[in-house]
Parts: sequence; C-alpha cells; structure tokens
Amino acid sequence: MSEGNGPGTADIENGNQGISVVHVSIPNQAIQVQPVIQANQPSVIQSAGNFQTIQVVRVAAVDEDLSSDDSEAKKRREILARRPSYRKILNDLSSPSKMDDDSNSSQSQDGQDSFVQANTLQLTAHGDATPATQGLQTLTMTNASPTSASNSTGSTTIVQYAQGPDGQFYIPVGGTNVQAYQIAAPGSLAQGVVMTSGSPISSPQHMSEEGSRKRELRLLKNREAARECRRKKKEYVKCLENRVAVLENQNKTLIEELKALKELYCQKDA
DNA sequence: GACCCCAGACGTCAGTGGAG
DNA sequence: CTCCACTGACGTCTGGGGTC
Repeated sequence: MSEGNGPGTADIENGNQGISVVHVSIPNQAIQVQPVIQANQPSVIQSAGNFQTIQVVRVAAVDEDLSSDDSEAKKRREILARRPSYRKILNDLSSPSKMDDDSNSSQSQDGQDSFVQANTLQLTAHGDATPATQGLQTLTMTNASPTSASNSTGSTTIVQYAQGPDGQFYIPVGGTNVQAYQIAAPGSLAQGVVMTSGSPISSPQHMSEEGSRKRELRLLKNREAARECRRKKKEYVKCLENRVAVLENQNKTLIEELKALKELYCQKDA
C-alpha cells in the first residue's frame, strides 16, 4: 500500500502470471462492502489491523494461457525450479504481502521500496558523550528496508560503532536504545560469543589494524544483510501463503461453478 | 517463583553466484 | 581473479506460555 493512502484507497498491482491484485483499505468502522466480482474472479476479504483489506484477484493469464503452447509453461516451471533469491522472486512477483499484520501493514509496501538494495554506505562522525565511545562512528545504510532492524529508521539503517585509542572497537549493546557499550576487541566476534564475551580470542598483534577494521565492517554489513534476508524470506513466505489462499479460493469457486453447470445439465437432460 | 519448552530473532560463518 | 551481496546452517539469546 502506498504511504499516503487514506481510508478508502486502493492499490492495483500487476504481478506475474497475469494476476492482478487490487488492495482496498477501508477503516474498520461501519463498512458495508459489496465487491462486484465476476464469477471467475474470486475475492479474498481479510482484516488487517484496523483495516479491512479486500483483495480482488483476477487470474487472467492463468486461465487464458491454457490454450497457449507448452513452452511458456515449461519456461515458468524452469524458473520455479531454479529457485532464485528471494529478492529476484519477489521482484518478479512484485506483489509483496499486503495482508501483513500490525508490524508491516503501516509500512510502505508498493513493491518498490520494500526491496531496494542496501547498497550505499555512508560514514559520518557522531558526537557521543560516552567516554568509551568518543568518536562514535555511525554506519548509515541508506535504502535499507524500512521494516528491517529495530535500529532502522525510515529508509536508513544506522549501525554504530566506535574505535578507542587502543584500537579496540566499541559496539552499542541493547537493541533500539543505545544504553551500554561493550568492548569488542578485534577478533573477538567469533561465532556464538559475539556480544556476550568481552574477552578477545585471538591477539590483536596478529591482525593489523586495517584488517580488523575491515573485518568489523564486513561483520556489520553481513549482520545487516542477514537481517534483510530474513525479512525478505518472511515476506516471501507470506506472499506464498497469500497466493495459496487466493488459489484455494479460486479452486472453490470453480468447483461450485462446475457443480452448478452439472445440475443445469442434469435438469436439461431429464 | 522456579523450571522447562518452544518459537522467533539475532550474529556469524561458509558457500555461491554475479559483476567488474 | 577479486570483491561483494545473498542466503543456508548453526549456535545463542530472549520472551511467552505451561507445569509444578
């Protein structure tokens, strides 16, 4: 849903495979919605937080392509079998889950800014009064997902660290609220002991200052990437679940249609 | 309250694939 | 070939719920 959407607004998406999704958000109070849908155009009505999300799905190409050649279907199957990254999958689908719960429903999810790459880094000095963090560096990852990390704000994700005069790194601890700082000596970020252990594992002598700084930066970036990856994976799963719901609904409609036609045929026959 | 279990989130490592 | 982003796997932490 685009950001400025007020009550009674609608978004129209065009996903692949000819699936058009219309999202309508209406305040929960006293609504009477009678979506006009054709027989072969099932609707999904779900409530999301304070809004009713009415999803009208038109599965056009899926039905209309039945008569087309098999090569396209093969192509599609191949693409599915190859299992590309979540980013690619979701970019292709361009239909991020709109039925998200509270955490995501208020975010901008028009399929564009949800999946932009966190590809630019900006280092800025950050004044901080904490003695251990004089010269605190702020690693700002612009274009990062708005829904990622607890310490992300808007479209930027801020990761903070500082390096003391002894070459040691100081990393904020405590999630959203930067409350305490722990010493993270170069090389101390070994698996499993990351933030909880203050004791270095390998001696700093073996690692040049430049090398350790590079390592810390790499870890910071990888940390953020992992967070982003998990978020995308969740969104991907939600997207799949939504599609399952839509297809189940369509299946139900088709079965009912078949049933009605059968009855009609039997009546005519009798 | 103490303990256990479980789900979810996190950070890190290692492997992979694409871009230059 | 190197660099980097992405992602699966692993271990850890944390909060909630259930039981005693």
